Amino acid sequence: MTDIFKIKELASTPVRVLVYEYLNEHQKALSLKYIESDLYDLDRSSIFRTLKTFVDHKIVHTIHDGSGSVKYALCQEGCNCDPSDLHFHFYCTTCEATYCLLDLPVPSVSLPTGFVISQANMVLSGLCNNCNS
Amino acid sequence: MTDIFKIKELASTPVRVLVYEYLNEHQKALSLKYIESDLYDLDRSSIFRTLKTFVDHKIVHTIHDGSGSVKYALCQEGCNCDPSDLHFHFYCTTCEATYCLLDLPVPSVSLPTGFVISQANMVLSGLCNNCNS
DNA sequence: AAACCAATGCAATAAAGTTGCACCTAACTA
DNA sequence: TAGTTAGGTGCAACTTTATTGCATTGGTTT
Ligand SMILES: [Mn+2]
Ligand SMILES: [Mn+2]
Ligand SMILES: [Zn+2]
Ligand SMILES: [Zn+2]
Repeated sequence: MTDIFKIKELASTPVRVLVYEYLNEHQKALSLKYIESDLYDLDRSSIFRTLKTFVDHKIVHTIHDGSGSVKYALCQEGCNCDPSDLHFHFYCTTCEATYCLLDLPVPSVSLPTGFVISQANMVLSGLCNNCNS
Repeated sequence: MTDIFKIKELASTPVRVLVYEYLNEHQKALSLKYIESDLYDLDRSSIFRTLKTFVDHKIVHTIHDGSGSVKYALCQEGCNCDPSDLHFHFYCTTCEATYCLLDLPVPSVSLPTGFVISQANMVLSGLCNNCNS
């Protein structure tokens, strides 16, 4: 199940397992605050450092959606967090959910001379299907 | 010069003129902190509220580049801040500058059913031409 | 068993963003 | 013109989010 830690060469610990499973169950991009409120018996800084470790090991990617807090979502298998591995996101301004639009890859753009890209943060926002009455 | 305020139906005030001219001179996306440090005789909250007013009146747009602080940049003439009016941005992780890539418009994407887009925040990051030695 | 090292929890702190309130100023009214 | 009003501004306090220092824990290695 969570042999993801073997693959990513990372020690399996209680907090890491819980945070990983939590993200895996939800399949959405979640904020630290949100995760913390559900995994209330874990400490905030432990979750924070766990997420940071996950980012370093390319287990999760971050999304800056303008909501004021960083969102975290599990990477797809084989993701290297290069722009070509990444995708658009959608932030709903009503329910504040952030979705990974896995079907929408980041397009390759031609940058001005001398610019070298290493990351991408693509966020569309508006109303999601649940909130669009 | 700054008849922009007439166009946007907004009172011309000392702080607004200074902030507008400052953004206009720099032609980059700047953070509140950065602006504040240069316009040091102005109060932070006055600049903050001015920027907020500018956003409301579509004089500036915001960029969430993952740097930890919101960046503000002047809109192009006729901009309505719809996704179709907006463009990609580039954040340099070395000099922390954020550029408006005016030549790169936001592509129109086909969203899942029920999703309605109203905003876009497209940020590529890496090294800019100055920092790419 | 002792030493070791990373992970964790707790508490403090930093950084960014935001707000309440008093004062000022410039436009409007009488 | 003098009085009134509304919005703009500055100051200070505060909220929220992110981050760090440090002591403790717990499993692994000698
Ligand atoms: Mn995603
Ligand atoms: Mn821009
Ligand atoms: Zn929604
Ligand atoms: Zn640079």
